[in-house]
Amino acid sequence: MRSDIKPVRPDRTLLRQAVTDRIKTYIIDNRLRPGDSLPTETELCDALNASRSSLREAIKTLSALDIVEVRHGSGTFVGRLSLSSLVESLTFRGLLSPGDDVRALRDLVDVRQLFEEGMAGRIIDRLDEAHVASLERAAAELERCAPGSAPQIKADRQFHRLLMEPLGNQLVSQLTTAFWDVHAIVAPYLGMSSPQEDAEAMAAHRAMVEAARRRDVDAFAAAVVQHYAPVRRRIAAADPG
Amino acid sequence: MRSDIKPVRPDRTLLRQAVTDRIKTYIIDNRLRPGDSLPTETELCDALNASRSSLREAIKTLSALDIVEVRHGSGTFVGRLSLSSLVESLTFRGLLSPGDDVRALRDLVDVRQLFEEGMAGRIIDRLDEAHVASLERAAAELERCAPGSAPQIKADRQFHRLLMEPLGNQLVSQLTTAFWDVHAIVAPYLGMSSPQEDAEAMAAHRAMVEAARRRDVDAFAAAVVQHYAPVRRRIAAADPG
DNA sequence: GGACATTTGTCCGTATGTATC
DNA sequence: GGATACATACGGACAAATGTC
Repeated sequence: MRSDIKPVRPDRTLLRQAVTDRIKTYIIDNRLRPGDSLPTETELCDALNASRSSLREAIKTLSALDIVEVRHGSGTFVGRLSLSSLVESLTFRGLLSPGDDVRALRDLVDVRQLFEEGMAGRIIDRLDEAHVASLERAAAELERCAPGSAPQIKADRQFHRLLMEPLGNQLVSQLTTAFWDVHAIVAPYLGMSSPQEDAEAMAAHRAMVEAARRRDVDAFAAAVVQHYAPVRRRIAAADPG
Repeated sequence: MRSDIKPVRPDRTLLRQAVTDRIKTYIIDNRLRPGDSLPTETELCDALNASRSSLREAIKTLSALDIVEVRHGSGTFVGRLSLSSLVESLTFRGLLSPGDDVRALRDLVDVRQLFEEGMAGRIIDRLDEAHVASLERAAAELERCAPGSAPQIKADRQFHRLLMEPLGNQLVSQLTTAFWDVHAIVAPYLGMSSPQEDAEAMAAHRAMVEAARRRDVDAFAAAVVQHYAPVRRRIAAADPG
C-alpha cells in the first residue's frame, strides 16, 4: 500500500509551484551563484518528493526566467539572471497584433528615449576619456559599415550599451540592451529605413559623442531626440489614427 | 511505420523549443487575444506531433512568460502578457545575495527615479483636472492609513501607477508598477522604515500633487528626489563600501 | 578514436483532482 | 449530484547529448 509515503496532499497549492519555490530557496539558502551546478533531476525528485515530470515542468518554468539553465547531457545550473524573459515577452507582445504594434513600438521608443534623455546629466557627470573614446570608436564603426549589415547592427547595439556604462548601474544597462533587442526585432515591420533616415541616425550618434566630449548636457539630450526622430516619423505615418 | 509523419528529426533544436515556437506562431497567425482559448493538450499533441510531456513542458515555459495561462480543469488560454516574469526575475535577483542586494536595490531606485523624474515634463503637459483629483485622493488615502498597513501599501502602489497614467503609455505604466512590486518585496530587507522617513515620504507625495496642480515641473522633479531620499539614505547606510 | 557512465530529452500508460454543464 | 472534459501527477522505459577514461 505504501500509504506512509504520500497519503494525501491537503495542500491547496499546486505541487509544481511548491517545487519551483523550493528550488529557488535552495539556490538562495546555499548562496549559489550563476553557473553553479544544481543536483541532478533524480536527486531533486528524491529531495522534493516529486515525480520527474512535475520536477521537470518546474525546472522549465525557472529556465524561462533564466533562474536556472539546463544543458542536455550535462546537468542543471544556476542561470545568468538575464532579462531574456523580458525580451521574449515584449517581442511577443509587439508581434501579436501587426495592426496594433505601432502602439507597442511607440511605447517602446518612448521608454528608450526616456532612458537616454533622462540619464543625460548623470552620464556626462561620470564620463571619462576612456568612455568617450569607446563611444567614438563605436560611432565610427557604425558609419563605416554598410547600412543594415550585421556588423552595423552589432555596432549600434554596442553604442547604446556603452552610453549607459558610466552610470555603473547594471539594471539600467541590461534594460537598455533588452529594449534595444526588442526594438531591433519589432521595428523592421515598419519597413526598411531610407538612406536619408540612416544618415540622420548617423549624425545623431556623432552629435551625442561630440556633446559628451564637450560635457554639454542640453546638446546631448537634443541629439537623443534627433536620434529617435526618424523612427517616430515612421510610426506616426503608420498610425491609423 | 508511419515514416511519412516524422521519420527523423534532422533538426538540431530541441522538440520542446520547436513546440513553444509553434504555439506562439499559432497565437499570432490566428490573431488570438488575451483570454482566448487554445486547443486542449491532447489536440495540441496531435497537431504538433509531440508527447504530452514535451507539450506540457513547452506550455510551462510560455506560462512563465504569461504568454499562455493554464486553468486546471478548464483549459489553456492566451495570457495577459503582463510583466510578471520581469517581477519574478528581478525579485529573485534581489534576494539572491543578501549581502549584495544593496546594489540591486540601489540600481532599482535609480530606475524608478529615472522614470518619474524623466517623465516629469510630459506628465505635467498632459495632466488634466481629473488626474490631479485622482492623485489627490491617493495621497490622502496614503496619509490616512496606518504606516505599513496593507491599505497604505496598496495606496502607494496606486499613487505611482496614477502618476504615469496621463502619458497614455502602457509600457511605462506596467514597468513602473513592476519596479514598484520588486521594490516592495526587496526593500523590507533593509529593515522597517522609521516614522520620520514615513513622514518624509508623505510630504513628498503631497509635494508632487501640489507641483502637478501648479504645473511646476522643477518642483515636481524636486519632490521626486525628496521621495526617494529616505531609501537612498538607508541604502547608503547598509552599503559596505 | 572508442567504450562507458552520467544526465537530460522524449514517450507512453494510468490514476487523480478540478471545473463546467 | 452526476456526467463530462480537462489539466495535474505518477512511474517506467528508451533515446540523445555530454564528459571521462
